[in-house]
Amino acid sequence: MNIVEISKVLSNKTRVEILKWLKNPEENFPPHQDIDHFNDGVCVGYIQDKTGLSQSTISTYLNSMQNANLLIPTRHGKWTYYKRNEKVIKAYLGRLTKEL
Amino acid sequence: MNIVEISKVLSNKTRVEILKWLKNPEENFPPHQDIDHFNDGVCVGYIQDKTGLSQSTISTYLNSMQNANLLIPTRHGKWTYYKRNEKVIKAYLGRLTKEL
DNA sequence: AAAACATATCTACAATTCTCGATATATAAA
DNA sequence: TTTATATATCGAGAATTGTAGATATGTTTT
Repeated sequence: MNIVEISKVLSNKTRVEILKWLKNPEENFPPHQDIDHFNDGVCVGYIQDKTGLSQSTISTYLNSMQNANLLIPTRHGKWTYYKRNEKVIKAYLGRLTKEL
Repeated sequence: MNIVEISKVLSNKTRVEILKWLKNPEENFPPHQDIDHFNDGVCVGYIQDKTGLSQSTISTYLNSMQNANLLIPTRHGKWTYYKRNEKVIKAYLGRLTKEL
């Protein structure tokens, strides 16, 4: 858990929004056709549609968030689903609150 | 209080350390000769010495932290003292904890 | 096996940040 | 009122980030 690396992720509006959206996938994304739940999160395409940015940009963003351990990817067939890593998010908030 | 702007400040190790040092000026800095307390914080020179970075770089850092409302400057003669803006820091942590 | 599709990676350029030395400004000291 | 000191601002080059299109990879369907 790296405070500076996670803060870098949070220093971009779109990435902060992605994190927020993923708190309530049912409210923020259409239902998946192949999987009828959001247990593993949301596929890249839905996130991309919602941001309006290019596919490669979103993929890069999600990758950086995964590198900071904020997101957990799961592959289902040709889709990759991303969900929040609540443990790390909580740890980050805890350390910030304690140390800052 | 702008989450993205404050996160930008926190996305740099030196700036995070400055914020932490300013929690306990007595422990982290030598006593001031002209003012025998830290009510208004710490002067730029002491902060610069501690970081080892150039004067202009530190001045720029402090300015960006002030712009994000994380620090409050006070001029005493030819010195500028900077102290933490606890209100904003608390508000930031509160919003992050609630929204993230 | 070929075509179609979702995502990841590569390449590149624009924008921003990092960092410094030089210079300007404000204040205090001589 | 000249000089010294502390800090701020300017200008610039290096490094990093933002963002996109093109291409590669992996998976499913035909």
